Amino acid sequence: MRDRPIDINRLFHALGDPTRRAILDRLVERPASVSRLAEPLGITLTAVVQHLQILEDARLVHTEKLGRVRVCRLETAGFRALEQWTRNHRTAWERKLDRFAELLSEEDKNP
Amino acid sequence: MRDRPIDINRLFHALGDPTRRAILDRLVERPASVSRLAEPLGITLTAVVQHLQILEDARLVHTEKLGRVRVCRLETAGFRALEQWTRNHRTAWERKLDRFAELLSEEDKNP
DNA sequence: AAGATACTGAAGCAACAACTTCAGTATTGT
DNA sequence: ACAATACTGAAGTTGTTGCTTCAGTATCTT
Repeated sequence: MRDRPIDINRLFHALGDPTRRAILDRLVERPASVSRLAEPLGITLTAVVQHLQILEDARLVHTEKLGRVRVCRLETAGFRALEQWTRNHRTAWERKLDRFAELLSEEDKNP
Repeated sequence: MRDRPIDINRLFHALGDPTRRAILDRLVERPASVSRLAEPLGITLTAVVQHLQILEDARLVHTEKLGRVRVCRLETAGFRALEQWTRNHRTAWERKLDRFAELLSEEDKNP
């Protein structure tokens, strides 16, 4: 379960929620416990844990239990997968843009 | 409504669905009508239109009605917004990675 | 003009998402 | 040992998604 390949659906889903992006922004600063993360969010601990599960699934966060505290840190795999996806699609997207530019300029010639 | 700034929530939400990503992949090849898009998807026209609405909201697709046909094309604004977001977060992410590398090597020194 | 085509709009429905509450279970501090 | 802390798990609620059906309305085509 730990090294499942990253599911792009889960990744986009994870990133689509503002609370989860807030958690990520928080973790960019430093690792934090669940309750510390919960503090500024105005939601219950339970809800935060649920968000964390989704972020872990997307490999954007890694957590580990130390004593009674669950320490949460950023994981890079998810973010790298996003960059990879974006890069892969960029080339196709660009090709298409070039093609349309062509079509357009041909239309200009033969209106 | 046309030039609303792009909402990152809508953007990620739009990209989080495989049917919608399939539509985008299709439109990278060439513009298409709603019914042409529907053909390989195995869902109703109505469902496709609903997906298109979400893609338009995210500025990933632009559609325009010509006669009785709605022609759908890729729009770049959404994709560019995604790249922008990724770029913006990359720097923060990198800073953090450096910091953790530091912390880690300090731990190595004082265990 | 009449039929075929290409959507459009409203309504409904099952599954899922983001919460909550409440009742635990470990760990830690005194 | 005992209380406080830091979660954990199950269950329930409310709203949103991704679909459907069905009944239109334009716009071709012949």
